[in-house]
Amino acid sequence: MGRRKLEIKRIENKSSRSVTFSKRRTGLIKKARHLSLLCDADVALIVFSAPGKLYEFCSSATNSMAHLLARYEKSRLEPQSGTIEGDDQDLELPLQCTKFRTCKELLQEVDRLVEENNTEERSLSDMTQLEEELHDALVQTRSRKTQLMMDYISTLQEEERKLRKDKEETAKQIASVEHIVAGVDEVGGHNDLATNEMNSLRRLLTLSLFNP
Amino acid sequence: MGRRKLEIKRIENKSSRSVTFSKRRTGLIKKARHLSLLCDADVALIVFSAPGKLYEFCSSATNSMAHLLARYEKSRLEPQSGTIEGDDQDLELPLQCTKFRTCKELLQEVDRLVEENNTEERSLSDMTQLEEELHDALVQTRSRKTQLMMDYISTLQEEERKLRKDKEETAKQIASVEHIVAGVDEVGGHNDLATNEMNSLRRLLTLSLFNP
DNA sequence: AACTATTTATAAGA
DNA sequence: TTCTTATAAATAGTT
Repeated sequence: MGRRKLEIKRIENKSSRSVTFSKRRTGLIKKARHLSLLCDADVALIVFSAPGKLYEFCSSATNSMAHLLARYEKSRLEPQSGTIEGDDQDLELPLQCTKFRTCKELLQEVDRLVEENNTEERSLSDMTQLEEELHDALVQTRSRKTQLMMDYISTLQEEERKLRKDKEETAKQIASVEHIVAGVDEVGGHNDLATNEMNSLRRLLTLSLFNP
Repeated sequence: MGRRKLEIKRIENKSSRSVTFSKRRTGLIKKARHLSLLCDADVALIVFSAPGKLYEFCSSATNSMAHLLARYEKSRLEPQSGTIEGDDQDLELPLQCTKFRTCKELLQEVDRLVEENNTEERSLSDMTQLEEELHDALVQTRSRKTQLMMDYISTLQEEERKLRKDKEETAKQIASVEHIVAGVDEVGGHNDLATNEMNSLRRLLTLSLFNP
């Protein structure tokens, strides 16, 4: 809505980008307010400019942003009725792997068709089909990659779990040792040197226990 | 912006209110997305309908709403304006995210063009451009997601490193304890009960050392 | 900051 | 609900 149609992609010119940010941010907040007023909805809007400056809107009173965010967290945990916008929708795709080379080939094929069939009728449907294949190939590749990374993350988490378990185990053993040392202390202690050493030992064990 | 000017106050007719909510919510999310794309901004939008249904938008990848909200909390606490870089500019572009829905829109646009411009000359180049945009959008989304997962993997690795270090530390402390116990053994040992306990203790410590 | 030609969003109607 | 259309609103480029 301006002098000419604007492609929705990053505005490269820094000055234009800044001006557009200012205008559209204002407009966005205005529309958020109108939505909440007209439709009795609760709206929270947070915007960080590229340099990191914060702008915010919240439909209710001053400190209600916190309330709304808390409500949001709660609502996320029990997703009975929540519709989620803009999330990835492709995770469920069959993870059949398509090589990235296929994408390159598809792109090349697209280029070839564009140049060769510039006037032919059927090129459009060809293009469409190729475009779909390209899309699928990309999505599948991404999904495959995601799967691999998820697997790796699982491995790391499992390893972490084991390490934590080991740590607990060690702590228990140290506790046992301390218990026995306490016993030794009661029945022994005739020898001054031994007593001194036992005290050192107790100190160390206590240290181990409380700085595991 | 419709057949007549609308006062900005609660729409009393329930049905109209619901329809307006649906339309304006869609529009608001679209504009939030456009702002983030055009101006490289981070945007979080949360909307609860009057009946309490949740709708949300976040400019970054899948689970980044949490990140953005955390950033918001942080930014509230230390309201130094976030402007840091006076320096130029576009070289470091950290994988600006394009939502998957953009791809959907692109696909729809492709469909529209295919149907509308079935005979027009310029449709082919339009198609090509759209196809490129689609490709870019997919690649960018994937890159962003990859980045987030890499970050998470780094975190996990760091945590693992710390745990391993702790483990070493504990092993060292146990070794010290064993050394002292050996000393106690030499000078002490007059009391049978104490000697027995010390043996148990040595066994336990050996166990701890070799099954850390 | 204003202006204004255009695009975009949407209120009401079908 | 979904689509259509007349109109209001937002805004891109200009001054």
